[in-house]
Amino acid sequence: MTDPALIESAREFNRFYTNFLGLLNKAYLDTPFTLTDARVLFEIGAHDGVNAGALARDLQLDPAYLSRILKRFREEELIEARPDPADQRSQILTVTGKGRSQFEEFGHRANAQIAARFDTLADGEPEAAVDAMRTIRAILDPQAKPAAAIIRPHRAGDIGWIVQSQGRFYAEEYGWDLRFEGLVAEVAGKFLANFDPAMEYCWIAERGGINLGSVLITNGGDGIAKLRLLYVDKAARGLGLGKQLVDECIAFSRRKGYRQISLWTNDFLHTARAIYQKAGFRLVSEERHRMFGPEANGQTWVLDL
Amino acid sequence: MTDPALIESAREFNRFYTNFLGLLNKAYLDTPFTLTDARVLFEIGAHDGVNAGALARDLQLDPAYLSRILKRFREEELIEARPDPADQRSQILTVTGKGRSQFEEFGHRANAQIAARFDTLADGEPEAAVDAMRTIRAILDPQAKPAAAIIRPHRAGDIGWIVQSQGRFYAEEYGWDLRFEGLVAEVAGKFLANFDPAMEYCWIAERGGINLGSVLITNGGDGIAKLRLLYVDKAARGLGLGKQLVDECIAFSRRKGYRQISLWTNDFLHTARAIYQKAGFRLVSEERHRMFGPEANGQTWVLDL
DNA sequence: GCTTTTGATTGACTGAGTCAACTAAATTGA
DNA sequence: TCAATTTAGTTGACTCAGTCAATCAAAAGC
Repeated sequence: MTDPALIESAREFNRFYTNFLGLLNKAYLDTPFTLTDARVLFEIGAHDGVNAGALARDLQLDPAYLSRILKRFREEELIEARPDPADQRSQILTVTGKGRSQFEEFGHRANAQIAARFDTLADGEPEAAVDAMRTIRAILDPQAKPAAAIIRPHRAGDIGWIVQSQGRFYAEEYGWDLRFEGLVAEVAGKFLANFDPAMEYCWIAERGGINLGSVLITNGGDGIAKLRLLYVDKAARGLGLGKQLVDECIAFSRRKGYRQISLWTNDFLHTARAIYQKAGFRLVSEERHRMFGPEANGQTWVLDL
Repeated sequence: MTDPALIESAREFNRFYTNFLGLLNKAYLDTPFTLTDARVLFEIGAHDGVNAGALARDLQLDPAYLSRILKRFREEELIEARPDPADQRSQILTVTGKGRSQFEEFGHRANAQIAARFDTLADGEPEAAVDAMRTIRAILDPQAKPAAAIIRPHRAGDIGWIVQSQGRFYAEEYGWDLRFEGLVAEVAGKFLANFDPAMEYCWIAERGGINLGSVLITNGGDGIAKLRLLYVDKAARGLGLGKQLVDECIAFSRRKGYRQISLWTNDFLHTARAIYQKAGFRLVSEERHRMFGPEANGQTWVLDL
């Protein structure tokens, strides 16, 4: 559950931006086009060759309504439609020369409007605002998100992120108390304080600058590698990141000459358990505990390398 | 003249957010209210006692249209209108009990919608998005006033946040290596693991769900309170949060009967040093160290209570 | 080959939003 | 001071943006 204060802020912003966009969009009033018209023409101009279905989906428009708009645009010779050879029902929409100049006219108007607004701002403010806009879009627009997550070694702040995300996750999902976050912090802190790059490692899964997951291998002595703090953020579940992280651990441990990997987990973490099992780990012991409040089944798994 | 690339980005964002808001606002479809209705009711609910003119101006609505909406609301007994004694033409609008519960219903819906969207995001993304929203609003909305910062006890995730933000800050600003983050994690982890609510405390400065600063008091034994991990985020410097946090520590330590507060810091942290000095701390020892890479001057300060 | 699904269109409607004219109170100014 | 002007809000008359259901035709599924 997200912090209510965050949600309230988001709503405030939405109210503000609804007004703000309404103000901007008033500008279409002195053209024979509605905002919707402009959006449609813009979309066709920007993605030459779209079909009506995609347009309706992207702009959240009623197909019937869109159909009428397109018909009018065809009559006014702003666009041309030819049937898609691959699908005779569908049609490929392109702007005509006249349509393109109208499209560009919209562009100029919109540019001028924003430029006028930006010109009233202080030095650096436009840059800061646009930067923030890009941030929001990268987060909220699923299409703007770079598809690929990468796995990289840890750097400054990552260990803190691990503590924070695990602390939150176990508290929210399983009601574990703050002692758990404390344990994670201690484990992670010791890892950093005594970090031995020859035998230890931390992997962070990241997408577009946002951390999504983590795991670390610490030296348990006696040829045993300890796999710890495996975590995949809820936003990135199902992408196979957990498996990738565990695979990295196994490969690393083999390479470094460990003879066994050992890990401790809890039985309610089904996804994690499935990953361990599939990777060849076997359950060696199990004990009930109440270390962090609610009762849970702690499990130790090992993999012989 | 503003950079065209900035303007293009702003336009992209506006297009995206037009869609996004359109999507959110579809939700009003299964109520007998339109988006405009909801905005009007919201505005009256939020600013009890507005008059129609102000409403029309704020929401950019046609007075005629607004008049009809208000008439309907009066008929449905969602609002009440009584003439302004200072100006008999104007009328003061207030929500009735029924109106208020409808207003709250809108609030719940909007909250739930945003919460649902945020729940699909990665860890930290909602905070980042809201932070960016606030940035935009602060820049574009002349009448936006930043929410007040509050100071509260820690909860799940906060300790991780402390580790992360300090780890990042010292690495970026002073080139300290990861051993420092490790130390912070250990200190913070021990604090949680052995937390003694009677004699220890953690304060988090927060503004609208975003953490801005922290400090903690741990029991050093022998009647000495240890002030640790004082931090104020870049975005919140100059608001006096550092002083507030330290004041909390002093008041708490006095209340709990400590006879002295002791803290360790580094000489290059001028702002922090000024706060300690002003609060009455005195420098008792100083030593050169290279605990975290670059050479630095560690200092111990104490305050007798 | 039959049924179902999908892309697009048309008919029929409605109600959100607009524009102009109007009333009544407040303000202005010679 | 009182006629002229401005301001706050209302009403009449209208329109056109947007919706919903039905339909057609091509494609896909079984």
